[in-house]
Formats: sequence, structure tokens, C-alpha cells
Amino acid sequence: MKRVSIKDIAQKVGVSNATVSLVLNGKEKQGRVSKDMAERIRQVVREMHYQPNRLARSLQSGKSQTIGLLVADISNPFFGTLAFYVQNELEKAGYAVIIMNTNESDTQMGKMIELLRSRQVDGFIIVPTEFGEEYIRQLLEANLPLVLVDRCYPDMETANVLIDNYQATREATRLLLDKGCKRIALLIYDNSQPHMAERKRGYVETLTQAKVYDKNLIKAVNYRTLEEDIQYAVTCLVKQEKDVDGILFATNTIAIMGIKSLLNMRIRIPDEIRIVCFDKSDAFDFMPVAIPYIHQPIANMGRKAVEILLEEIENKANKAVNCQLYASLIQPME
Amino acid sequence: MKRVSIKDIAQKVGVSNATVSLVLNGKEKQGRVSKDMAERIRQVVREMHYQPNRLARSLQSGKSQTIGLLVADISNPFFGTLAFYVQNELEKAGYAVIIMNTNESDTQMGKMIELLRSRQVDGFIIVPTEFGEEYIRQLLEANLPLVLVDRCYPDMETANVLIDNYQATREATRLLLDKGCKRIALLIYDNSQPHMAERKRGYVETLTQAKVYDKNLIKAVNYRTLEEDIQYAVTCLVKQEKDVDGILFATNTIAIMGIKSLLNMRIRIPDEIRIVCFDKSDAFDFMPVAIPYIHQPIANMGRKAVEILLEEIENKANKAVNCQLYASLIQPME
DNA sequence: CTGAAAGCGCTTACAG
DNA sequence: CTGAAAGCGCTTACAG
Repeated sequence: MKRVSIKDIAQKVGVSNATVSLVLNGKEKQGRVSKDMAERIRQVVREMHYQPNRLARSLQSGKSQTIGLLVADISNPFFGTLAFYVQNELEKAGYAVIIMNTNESDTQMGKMIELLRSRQVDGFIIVPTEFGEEYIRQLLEANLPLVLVDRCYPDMETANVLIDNYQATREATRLLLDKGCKRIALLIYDNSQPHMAERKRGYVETLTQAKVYDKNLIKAVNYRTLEEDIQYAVTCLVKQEKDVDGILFATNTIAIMGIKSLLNMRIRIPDEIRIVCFDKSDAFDFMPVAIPYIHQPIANMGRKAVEILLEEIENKANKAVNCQLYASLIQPME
Repeated sequence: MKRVSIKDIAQKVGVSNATVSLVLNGKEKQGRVSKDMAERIRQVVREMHYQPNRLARSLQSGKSQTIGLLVADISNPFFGTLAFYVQNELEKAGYAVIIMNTNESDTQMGKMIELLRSRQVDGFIIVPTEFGEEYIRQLLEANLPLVLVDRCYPDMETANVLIDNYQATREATRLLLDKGCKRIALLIYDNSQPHMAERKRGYVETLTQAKVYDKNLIKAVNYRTLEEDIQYAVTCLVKQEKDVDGILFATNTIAIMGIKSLLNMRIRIPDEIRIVCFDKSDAFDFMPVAIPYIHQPIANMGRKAVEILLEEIENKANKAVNCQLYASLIQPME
């Protein structure tokens, strides 16, 4: 069953492809096509259930009206929510989104960028993986519209949408201190990315100023072996450093697994150990006591990323800008 | 900065587009292109960093190597996880995925189907909304490869990947009865879709057989006003039907909000009210007591949907088949 | 006001 | 073994 094309319409009406195309694109004004003819064409278009082939249009125009979105893992609610907002905004602007998972692998990210380029996407919104600088550099060199979100490469002239990670963990650590904690641990990913480094810095500096910093209380965990690493880290903290009285979890995923471990060990929260997390989770509502957390403005991150990207597309030029959003510390009543 | 095309390669090598194309597609065997020439072409392809334009290829071939995935809301972990597996499988087969959110609106679903068709997707995997039959019918009429997942339209000859919802709630209800519950409530969406109807039927029949069915204990909630509806429903159950001793939550989202309401009202689970849910949630690990749940095999659903879709694409024909997966009841130790 | 033609970047018969 | 040509479905100058 062949689909009806512009040619079919043109033949049926007895007119040229060009005329049909003009009408379809609403360019019949400008003294181009007569009103009657336009009406007649629209009539036939409806009758024959014509639907344009956007692929053909894209090939011609060089614009696919498609954006590539790269996240680590779409099944993670943080990225799922980010994808949701990115998509909603882009939809309004007439763009479709191809979402792909890098699984935190730089080579995977490289492959997906290749793939998306060959599909002629008009721009990229990327949550970059560790060690992926080279792939991003290629995009910049090709002058392809690009926005990094959630993380960035510090020495690279990209448009970045980030939160103020340093400020966030400063406040979070401060809170634990204010509540009387003296031995505060940090559970964080072992990667070298700046967003993690900043979170760590906020923690370290705050504790150093308070003169209670102890580097043994920082436990780094690996993305690939997360569950066991966290279990091991929490066990260490509880058994070996018996006096730990606070833990800052550097991401939501780490927090959820970490809290699970604490609960398994029958640690009472916050009586024995007080905690602070990144991002809210339904899970927290199920705790007997409310948990303070750093609220990342995911919706705004998505919106801002889209806004900058669309600007870049319009101006045909990448922007080097750090859009830093504030992440507020939410402190539920006790 | 123009991208290099086949023509550029051809010119540089001093050969025709056709020859380059053949080499690029690995069709130089079949006694077509000489070994030396093939090597020379590949050389230049590398030098010039040639990347094929898949849009052009798609236009020519009529295959976009793209699949449209329609879910209600990608930020919901159920759909996020489904999307994850669907994408992983399709990626292996060389397909990209455009994910769109219907937001449970049939008109929205219709629009997205239109859009995806105009982008010449090769097939659809759809979590259909209520009242969307007409749009699906059009896809079938156009003979576009299509698989429905999670839900279906009963009178329609589509390929469906579902769980056995009836069996699932039968087992879940049975469990509550076995634990001694006599007054078991059901919290369920107020829509007319068969997957919900089946869940309800499993509940009703089991209770009827046990002679403890009371239709007043079924509370229907609306997707658009979920939070308040659930709060109200739970309050009713607890305050008005003071003897309710068990609740079956018909989806994970309903369960999470429902449990929140119960906890807010200081109901002790399972001492005062015993519950069963659909799907695991991190949240459950935070409850002082483990919660039994119906485990939907999301990974398998995704895989199976892709498998059937690829088959349809290959055979150029839609399949009318109900692939019903078993959802097991997981009963943690108490 | 409308048509004929060229072109977007590719692939695929068809000649030779 | 290789080239010239047509065509996928559209858009966009250019003529008239």
C-alpha cells in the first residue's frame, strides 16, 4: 500500500508539485496561489488522507526537527523526569526527541553521538559520561548545537546547565553540624567528574572549617558495583568508625541503597545516625521520620537546557555559558 | 561547514557515486568492485571523515530504522524501565527509538501517532490509552507493524504483550484471605480498560467465592486527580468502614500514595491493615515490615514486544496474538 | 498566479 | 569491473 505523495495530489488536481507544496506550507499568500486553487488542493489533500513525509522534507531542508537526548539510564527516575521535561518543552517547539542510554560508558556515548549525527539530529542535550571530552569536542568542532546538563567538562566551551553542587553540599553538611553531628561521613561516586568533585568540596570545606574533617569518613563507591560497594561502605562506617553520627549521600541512588543498608543493620535514623540526601524519593515518605534532602530543580534544568539549545539552533552558534541553578535544602519538620 | 557526502568521496577518488555506495554497503563482493578500488575508497572515506546521511538512505529505502514508543509518562519508573528494555533490544537490532508521552490522553496519542507516521517510523510499540481504538485501527489498516504492551483493546486484532492480570489479583487477594483478612478493599483506577477490569475481576471473584465480597470496598480513583482521590478513598475506608483489614492496590503508583495516606493516619501495617501491591518500589524497603507484591516482568515484556515487532516488520504483516506473561506474587518473609 | 527544473544524499537497476 | 541515470518525496529559486 503506497502512501499518497505530493505528486499524487498534484496529478489528481491537475497542477504541479510546487503548487501543492506551497499550499501545504501555508505559503499560498504572497500572491502565489489563487484562493480557489488553494481550497481545491486542501480538499483533495483531505480526501486522499495525505500525510507529508518529513524525512523528505528534512533531507531537503537539512533540518530533521529531531533532538538527541543522551542520559545514563532512562529507567532511573532522575533521568526519566529530566527526559520528561526536556521532551515536553521540545514538543512545544515542534521537535521530536530520540533518547539513548549511555550507561555511563564513554565509548557508548561516542557511538550514540555518531548514530544521532548520521540521523541528522538538529541538536544534542547530553548528560556527559566521564572521559567523554573527545566526543563532545567533535560536536563543537562541527558546530552542532549542544547543551550539557547535570554535569560538564570544566575546560570545555560548552553550554552547561548545572546546579550549584558546592553550595548544595555545604548547606547539607551545615545542617548536620547544626543538628549536633560531629562525625559526618560522605558516600559518593568514585568518579572524577566535576559535579561529584564539587559535592565533595562542599562537604570537605564545611567540615574543615568546623574542624571535624576526617578523610577516612569519605567512602567512594563504583557505579558498576554499586550495591555491594555501598553495603560494604556502610558496614565499615558503622562497625569500624563506631562514632559516625551523620551521613551525607551524594546522589539519590546512593541514598536509597545506603538507607537500606542502615535499616538492615537496625540503625535508628536519625537517633543514631542522621542523614541528608540528594533529591526526594517516594521511599522517604515511608520512613518513620522525614529526611532532609537537596532538591534538584529537574523541571527547570530540562526547560533551561531546551531554551539554550533552541537559541543555539536559531543563532547557528554554540554558546559557552554556565547556567547554574540553585538547589535548595528541604528540611521537613521533625 | 558542509558535511562530506558520497559525491565528495566519489569526486576525490575519481569514481562514480554508485561505486562508493556499493563499497560503503559492503556490496563490493559479488564481482562488483575491484579489491584495490574498494580499498582506495575506504581509505578516502576515513580520511574525509565521511558519515552517511541516514535520512537520505531512509528516503530511498522507505525504512527509517526507527521505532516509535508511546507510553503514558516516561518519568514513571514503570514506563521508564519498560522504555529502557525496549530500547536496549531495539538497539541491538539497529533501530533507534523515539519515545513520546501520551499522558493517558487519547487525542494526544492520536497526534503522536500522526507525527511518528510522518517521520516514517518502521513500527510502533504502544501502551494504549483509554478510548484510543480508532487510532490503532488506522495503524492496522495501513498495515504498520504494531505491538500493544501492558494493555490492549479486547476486540482488536493486534499483537498484545500483557500480564495475566486476573491471575495476579486472584493470587494477591487469596494471600490476604489466607492471612486472615475478612474485609478486603481494592483501590483501582476508574477507567474502563481491560487490564484494570481484569484486576478487578480477579479480586471480585476471589472474594465472592470466599463469601466476603462487598462492593462498597472498591474505591475507584482518577488519573488526573490521583492524589486527592486516594487520600479521600483511604480516609473513607479507615473512618467509615472501620473494619477494613486488607487493601489491594491495583498499581504501584496507587500503592505508594495509598500507603502514604495510611502512614499519615498512623495505621499500622500489617497489624491493622494488611496490604498487597503491584510491582516493587524502593519505598517498600523502607517500611518496617516487608510488603508482598505482584512482580510484573517488565524486562520480559519489553523484550517480547520487540521480538514480536521485529517479526512483524520482517514478515510485513501484523500478527494478532496475545502474549500473556505470568506475574508472580512475591511474598517476603515476615 | 502556475509550471518546469534542479537538488537534498543516497541506492538500485541497467548498460556497457 | 564501473558509470550514467532514475528515483525516493519534498522544497525552492527561476521563468513565464
